[in-house]
Amino acid sequence: MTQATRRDRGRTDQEIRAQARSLLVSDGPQAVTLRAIARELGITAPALYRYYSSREDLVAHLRADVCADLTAALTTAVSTADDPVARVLVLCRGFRSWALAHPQEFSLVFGSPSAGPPDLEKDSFGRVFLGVAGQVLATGAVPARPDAVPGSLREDLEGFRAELLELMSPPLSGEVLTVEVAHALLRCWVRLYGQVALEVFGQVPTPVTNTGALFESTLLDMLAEFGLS
Amino acid sequence: MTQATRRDRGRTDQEIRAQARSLLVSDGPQAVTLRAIARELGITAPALYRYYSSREDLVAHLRADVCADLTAALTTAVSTADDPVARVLVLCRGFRSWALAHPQEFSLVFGSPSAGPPDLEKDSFGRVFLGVAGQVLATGAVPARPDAVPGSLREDLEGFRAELLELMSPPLSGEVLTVEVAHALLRCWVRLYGQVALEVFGQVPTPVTNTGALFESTLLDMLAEFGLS
DNA sequence: CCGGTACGGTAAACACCGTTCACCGAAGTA
DNA sequence: TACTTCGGTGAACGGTGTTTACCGTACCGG
Repeated sequence: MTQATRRDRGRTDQEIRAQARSLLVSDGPQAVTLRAIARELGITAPALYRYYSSREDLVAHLRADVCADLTAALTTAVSTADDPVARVLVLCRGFRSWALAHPQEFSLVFGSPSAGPPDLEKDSFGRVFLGVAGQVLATGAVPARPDAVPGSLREDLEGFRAELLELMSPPLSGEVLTVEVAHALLRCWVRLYGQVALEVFGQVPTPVTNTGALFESTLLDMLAEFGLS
Repeated sequence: MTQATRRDRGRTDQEIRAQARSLLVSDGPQAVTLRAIARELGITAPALYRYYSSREDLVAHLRADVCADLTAALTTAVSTADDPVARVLVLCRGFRSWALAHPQEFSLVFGSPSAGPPDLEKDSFGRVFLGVAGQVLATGAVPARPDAVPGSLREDLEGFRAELLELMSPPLSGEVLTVEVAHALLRCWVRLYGQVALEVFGQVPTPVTNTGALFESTLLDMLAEFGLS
C-alpha cells in the first residue's frame, strides 16, 4: 500500500490535533512530535505539512483549541449559577480546577514568555475571563469603593474599559461598567492568574499543603475587596 | 589535533554553564543544545558527558545557578536599605526587575510544571525570598492584624513557620516570627510571584501598558495589608 | 465519457539532536 | 619507568523537523 486512500480532510485535521493533545497531556510538550503524531495516525510525517506549515504552527492551533475548550467549559459552568457572586465564585474556582487538572495545557497557553498574544489573540482566554467576569461584576452591585484608581493607571483603565465594552455580548451600558469596575476586574484577574500559576508551577512553599484553603482565602479576600458577600 | 590538550576541569565546567546560559538567553530553551554548547567551546558533544550525565542534568544545574545568582543579587540589593519597609520594597521590586530583564531564566526556574522542588530545593529561590522577607517582616513592626488566619491554614502555617525559623540566619526568636507573620509572608509571596509571572508570561490584558504602575499598586496594597507605611 | 488538475499522501534525503561506545593520548602517581 | 585515571575523540544509532520529487486517487469541466 504505497498510497493510502485519501482521508476526509476535516476529520484528519481533528485527529491530528487530538493526537497532539493526547501526547501533550500524557508525555509533556517535548513529546508532541510530528513523527509521533503521524505514526499514531498511520501516516507519514511530511503529510502533516498539508495541514500545518510547521510544528510551531500546529502548536499554535493547539493553543487556540485549548483556549476554546476552557472558555466553553467555564461559560457553561458559570451559566449554572445565577447569583452574581456565585457566578464569579464558579468562574474562579473553575479556572483553578481546570488548571490543576490540565497542567500541561495550562502551561502551554499561560506559561511561556512568548505565549503572549502573537496575532490571534481573539480567543485568548484572558479576554473571555474578562468578558464573563465583567458581566458578573457589572451585573452585581459593584463598589464605588475608596480603593481609588491610581492616577498612573487611569489612562490604561480607560482603554481597558473601552475594549471590555466592545467585547461584551450582550453589550453593556457604559454606565454600569465604570472605570472602577474595570480596575476591580483587572485586580481580580491578576490575583486569580497569579495564584493559579503559583500552584501549577509548584511554587507554593513546601510546608504548605492545603493549597485549596489558600486559594479560598485569596478568593474571600478578593470578594471582600469588591464589597461582595 | 586529534587530541586536544586537557583543560582545567573547573574552568571548563564554568564555560559549559556560561555557554548554556548564553544560548538560553539569546535563543530560548530549545537552543541550549549539547552540540551547540560543545561547538562553541571547541569541543565535541560527548565530552560534555564527563561533566553532566545528561542534558537534563545540565539544565538542572543551570537552574541552580540562576537561583544562586538571583539570590545573591537580591541579597546585596536588600542590604543597601536599612529601613524594614524599604527593604521589602527593594526586594519585591528587585525580583520583578530581574524577572522582566531575564524572562528565559525566570521561566526556567519558576515556570515549568515540573520545575518544582525535585530534590535539591535547598536553594530554590522561594526559600531565599522567604528568608529575607521573613527577616524584614519580623524586624519591622508587623501586625497582629485582624486578617485572622483561616483555621484550615493554621496547621500548614505552623509547619511553614517552623521551617522559616530553622532557615533564618541569624536565627530569629520564635516570638517575633508569629504564625500571623508567616501568614502575611505567604500571602506576600503569592501576590508577588503571581504578579511577576503575569507580566513575564504576557498575560496582562493588552490595553494595559503601564505594568509598572500596576505593580506598584499591588505593592502598596500588600504593604497596607501588613500595616506598613 | 474522458482528460486534466488539484490534492493528500509517499519515500528519500538533509541537517541536527541526545546518547553510547570503543578508543586513545596526555597527566599524574606508585 | 610503568600504570592508572581522566578528559578528550570519532563513529554510530535512533530520533527529530523540514524539503523535495514523485505519484495515484478523486474530482471537475468539456
